[in-house]
Amino acid sequence: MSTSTPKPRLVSPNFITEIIDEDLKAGRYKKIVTRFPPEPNGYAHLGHAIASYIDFGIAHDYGGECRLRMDDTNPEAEKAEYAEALIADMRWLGWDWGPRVRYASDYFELLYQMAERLIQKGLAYVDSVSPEEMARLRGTVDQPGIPSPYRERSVEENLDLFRRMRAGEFPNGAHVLRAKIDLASPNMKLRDPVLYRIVHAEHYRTGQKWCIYPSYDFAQATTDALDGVTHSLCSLEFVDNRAIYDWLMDHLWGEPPLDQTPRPRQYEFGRRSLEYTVVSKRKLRKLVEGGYVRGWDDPRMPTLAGQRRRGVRPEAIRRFAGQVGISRTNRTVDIALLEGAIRDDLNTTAPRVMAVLRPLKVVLTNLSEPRTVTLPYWPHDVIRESPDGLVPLPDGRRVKPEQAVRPVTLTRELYIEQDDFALNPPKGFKRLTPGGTVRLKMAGVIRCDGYQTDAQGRVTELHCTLLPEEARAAGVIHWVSASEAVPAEFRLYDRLFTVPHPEAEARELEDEEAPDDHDFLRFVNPKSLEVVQGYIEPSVLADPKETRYQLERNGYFWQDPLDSQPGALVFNRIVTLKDTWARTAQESEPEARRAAPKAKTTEGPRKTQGAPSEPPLTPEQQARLEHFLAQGVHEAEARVLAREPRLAEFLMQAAQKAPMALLANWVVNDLGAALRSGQAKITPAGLAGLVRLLEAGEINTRIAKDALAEALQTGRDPAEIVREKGLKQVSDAGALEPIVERILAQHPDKVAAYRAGKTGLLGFFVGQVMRETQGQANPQRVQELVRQKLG
RNA sequence: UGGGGCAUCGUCUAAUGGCAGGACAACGGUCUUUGGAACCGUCGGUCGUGGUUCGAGUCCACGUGCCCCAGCCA
Repeated sequence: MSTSTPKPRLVSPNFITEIIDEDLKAGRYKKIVTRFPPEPNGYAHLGHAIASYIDFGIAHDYGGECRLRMDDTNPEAEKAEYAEALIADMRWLGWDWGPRVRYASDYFELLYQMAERLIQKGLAYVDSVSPEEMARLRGTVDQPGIPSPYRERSVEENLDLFRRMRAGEFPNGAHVLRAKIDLASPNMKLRDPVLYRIVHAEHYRTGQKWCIYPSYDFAQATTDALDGVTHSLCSLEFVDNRAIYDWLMDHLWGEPPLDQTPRPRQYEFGRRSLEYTVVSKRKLRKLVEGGYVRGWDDPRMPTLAGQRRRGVRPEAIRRFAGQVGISRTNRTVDIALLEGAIRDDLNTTAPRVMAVLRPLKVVLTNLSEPRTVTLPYWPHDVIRESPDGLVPLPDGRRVKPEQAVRPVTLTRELYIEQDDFALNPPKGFKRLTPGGTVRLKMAGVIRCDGYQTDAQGRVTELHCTLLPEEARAAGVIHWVSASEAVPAEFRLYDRLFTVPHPEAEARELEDEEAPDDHDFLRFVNPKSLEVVQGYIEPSVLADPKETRYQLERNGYFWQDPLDSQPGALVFNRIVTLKDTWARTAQESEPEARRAAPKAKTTEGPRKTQGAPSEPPLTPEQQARLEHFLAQGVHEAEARVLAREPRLAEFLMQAAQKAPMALLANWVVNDLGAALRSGQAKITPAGLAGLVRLLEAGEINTRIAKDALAEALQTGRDPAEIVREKGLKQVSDAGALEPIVERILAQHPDKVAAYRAGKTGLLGFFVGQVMRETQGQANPQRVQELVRQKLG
């Protein structure tokens, strides 16, 4: 076995890895460093798991490093307990953050010095207005802010005040340090954000040493830089904060203490939430405090502590996180993805044993002596697919399949599941029925000869005969010996909420009735926990307590780490097995259909009806519109030009050297964005020259667009670019035909598909020819040729 | 409301302007001493309307919808 095989990628390619690839190619960074910065103010949940997967996974994939950093800049919210739990959860997930955990609080002295540096540069000031006043002065989204009377304090005064803030001379709220950026900015975040505030509180790490604390924005950028972070990844709600991040780095990076580190950049990704649950800390707290669950580690909770107690393995969480994609949109992930990841993980790691959860007594009337059978822990397919041919025992030892067995005793009295017997079987029922036969897993076929019922007519006991081995059976069911099996409690967990999007549903309700922040609690699933008393085969008593089992046909289980005791076993169901029978059985019941969930109402009508209406033009714009129309410009372009003087001006200049109608298309459709942003490096004459080439048929649009793109970047004359590269349109059939033929010959399968009716392939063939000719072929001519050849 | 972000199968996610692909789910089948797993197959999508182009999910315009920002929280 070669050890040089590359470690598999954790993160599939996405917009962030694209950025990193380019940064690496351009030599901007030698090594990729990311960071995962939770605030220790609560327990980690699946959202943290996904975010950490991105941070640690990307660092892993690029052979870089990821720091684990406690973002502990708010002493009032944070606790050592949370920090420890967070670290334990991250360790449980298996992440490697090197020799030490980082803490923002470790950098308080350095951060303080950088803040002083900003003051000295005249870029920060101590403001002394009240919080209410500051909010008022900040303005609103459509009202610019007003400078605080303290905004123009001298450097000396600011320094003096800031030092006295640190020294503890002022009460909470008396002063703050603010960055002097732009009070009129349309980005509210830039209206002189707070850098430091006074908080007289005990910090769980620094105690009473500090009474001023850096804000998120200040701490994030500076500690990233101090930690050598290159790519600072966070979620989408911080997009607006990036401007502060960059502003701070513009003024602090490159000089001590940030003269030895790469300049970090922030990139944002979309959050992922999960169906049938909530992940906001506030809402999770309500579930705990309202008694809807038994605690932060309740197995129904999406916290990592809850998932861990439920029995989910970290491997499953990672598998799940890896399957969830990264994009720039907030998204809600299908719960089936999580469940599927857990099942996939457990399928090959959880030995099979039998347990009966809802027992129905069976008497084997013709079995006089107990019979002990040896049962394999693993089904044939897991054994077959084992890479080394070995399979694990419950204690973890890997052994040959024939050794991975345990004894199970068949006795005169057994238990089977109540559901595995039916007096009136539905269609397709493959279990026991009166007079019918079924196979007891690995123990023989039985026939039901009779049954007893109680006063309500419920079946209480079956009388069965053990048949010869070769007897036919309707199906296979699991069982346990009534005398040998161990009683146990089974906790069956279901989804925490009855609807996939409890928060969205609650928001809808608010509109109709009185708004209530607790509305999401209405959707808590009253049946999210069902407790049943059953029996499990005695072999489990000898296994390690943390063994995860597949209880055959019942799902994956393990013992509750807290509540399960030697004399009183308690098993948590980690996840059910996929149960296609339950679905079909339910569908055949008309009553079930009536109770089926109604169509989703949470998603408002997304499709629009009615034609879009253009905003009305001012008289001036109307005049311009008519002017352009008169010049032969198409209406769609003319309308844009009428509203945008900048584009119109450019067009007027270019029109001195080329036909206006043609130019208008280019100005509006291809140059619009660049012209508006003022980034366009092309001249009107340059565009006109290009359009003339196009009009003369010397080049095609493909060549023109490519040249234009390059001209926009470099500021060179596009016609010059065309000339230099020797590009010109090839329309000559004699030249084109051999290329077309070659392309068709190279793709016989596509040709067949095209002839079979997949006409979309026409574009593929044209594209291939265009590539072959570096864009010089006349695409219309090529299209004709392809059509002609393919008949 | 000013600014910003975003919109592709039921869900998540791909597609230098050139074959709308993959995964999960669902459905059907094969196999199976688990109605599990595995294997094979099927179904199904570019928010809308225009425009540019030989060709648009991708570029342009106008709409629509969702999310974020007016904490001395993060």
